[in-house]
Amino acid sequence: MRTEIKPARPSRALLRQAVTEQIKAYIIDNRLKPGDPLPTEAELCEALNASRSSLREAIKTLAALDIVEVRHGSGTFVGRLSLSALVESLTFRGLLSPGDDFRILLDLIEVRQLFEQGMATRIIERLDDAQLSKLEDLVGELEQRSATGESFVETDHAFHHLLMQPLGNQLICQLTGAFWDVYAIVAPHLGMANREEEAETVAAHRAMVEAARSRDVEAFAAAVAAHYAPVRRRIAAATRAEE
Amino acid sequence: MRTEIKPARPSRALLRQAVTEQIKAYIIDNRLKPGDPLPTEAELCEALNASRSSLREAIKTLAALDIVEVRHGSGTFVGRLSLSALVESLTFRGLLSPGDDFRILLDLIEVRQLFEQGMATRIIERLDDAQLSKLEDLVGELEQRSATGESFVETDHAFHHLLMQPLGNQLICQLTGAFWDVYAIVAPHLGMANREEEAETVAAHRAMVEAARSRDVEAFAAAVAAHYAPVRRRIAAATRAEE
DNA sequence: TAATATTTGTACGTATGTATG
DNA sequence: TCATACATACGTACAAATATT
Repeated sequence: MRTEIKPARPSRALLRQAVTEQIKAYIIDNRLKPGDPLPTEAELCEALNASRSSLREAIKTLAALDIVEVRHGSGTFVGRLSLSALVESLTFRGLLSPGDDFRILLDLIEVRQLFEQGMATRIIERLDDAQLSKLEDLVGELEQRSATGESFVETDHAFHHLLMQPLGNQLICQLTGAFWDVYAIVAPHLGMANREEEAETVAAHRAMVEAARSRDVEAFAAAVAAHYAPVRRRIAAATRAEE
Repeated sequence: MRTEIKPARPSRALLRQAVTEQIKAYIIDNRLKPGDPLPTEAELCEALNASRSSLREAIKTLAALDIVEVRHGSGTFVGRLSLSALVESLTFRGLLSPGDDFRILLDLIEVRQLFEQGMATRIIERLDDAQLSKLEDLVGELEQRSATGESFVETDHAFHHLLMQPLGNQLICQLTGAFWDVYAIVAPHLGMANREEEAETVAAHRAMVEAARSRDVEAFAAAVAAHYAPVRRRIAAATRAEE
């Protein structure tokens, strides 16, 4: 075997970093879409002139950003490009600083409320009858689940997602979804909502739909504020309880 | 001392996944803060009963989320918990779909405008004299740089950051910063702004500060709208030019 | 300033688990 | 059931960056 000296590699910039960029470039240059397969590890090692270790570490970095998705025994594929990384970051921050976690939760709620109130006009003018009906169905489901004591987390999520959908702003939709996920993970620290607050929240959902159907921006904004009022109270109470 | 746990190896569930969770738990349990050192790779391997490869892949995942930061030859530390992962995700999406990149840029601008307009009341009532003066200084710098043809990207960034600062909502501040970074990376595809648009933008900055000083919410909101108008026009033009 | 130890980065070989046909 | 392709995991060795003496 030849003892060829490997060409002085750009040790300047870390190899792993370079490999990461090259994989991203590969995806972009080949116009790949989420779900499309990438070359196998062996092939990528060969193509990028890197060892398995370096390549795999690069891939793990990209996987954390949901730029690629690795399926054991199957292969590596282009990821969904979701905001899962944002969820990870924010939840970790929430869990890290016990005391700031409520602060983070409040920040989150404020942004969600800002989205829904700031976009009130556009939401109302863009919701069509089919979407309004679907929203009403979801409110009905909320009421039923609330009555039977079932968890209505999923339904609540679906409601707000459908609300933002017609905006045509994918970033807002995905941020809303991400914030929701973070909230669902961090919120248990708040303690459960009582029946009264739950009823208040559900009623606010119905008020939002009714306001939307009658194209009443003022009423809609008021309903949104009422919707977030119980959560804000709980956060405030939890913050006080801590001090 | 350390409070790590030595679980029986979950060899059937992904080891790397378990290791990442354990490292996160280590940081949380020990109340570590950004910049604090973590045990060396060797020590972590020992403590978590994992090979160095697996451990490193786990660390790379956490590094991508800015939960840890690795310094060659020095050690591993708790990361800054920034939203750098969000920036990575969004910029990649922008670069991936040439055609949707303008759409993403527009989404971004909409959210930024939504933040500044939706928070107008709070921004205005919370800005104190010192901050207003600093904002005026920044506007002056913008005007000067615009006149001499220098890049005022940094100054622009500083202006908007200072504007959102007094809100007390860290999430909004960091999202604003992240969006700004994404914009700076993707925007070059739009082509440079001409002198006229630049002047328009700078003038809008001054109008924002003046409105804030006279506590005029309506005028402030109008100035914000005027501020984003040139960018919106450029995005619209670029979108049309593509079709 | 220089030598040395510590720590992370890269490479490679081997064995094993997992999905697919 | 079997075979193949692929990712996962481990261990060792050495290179490169940094810290320490």
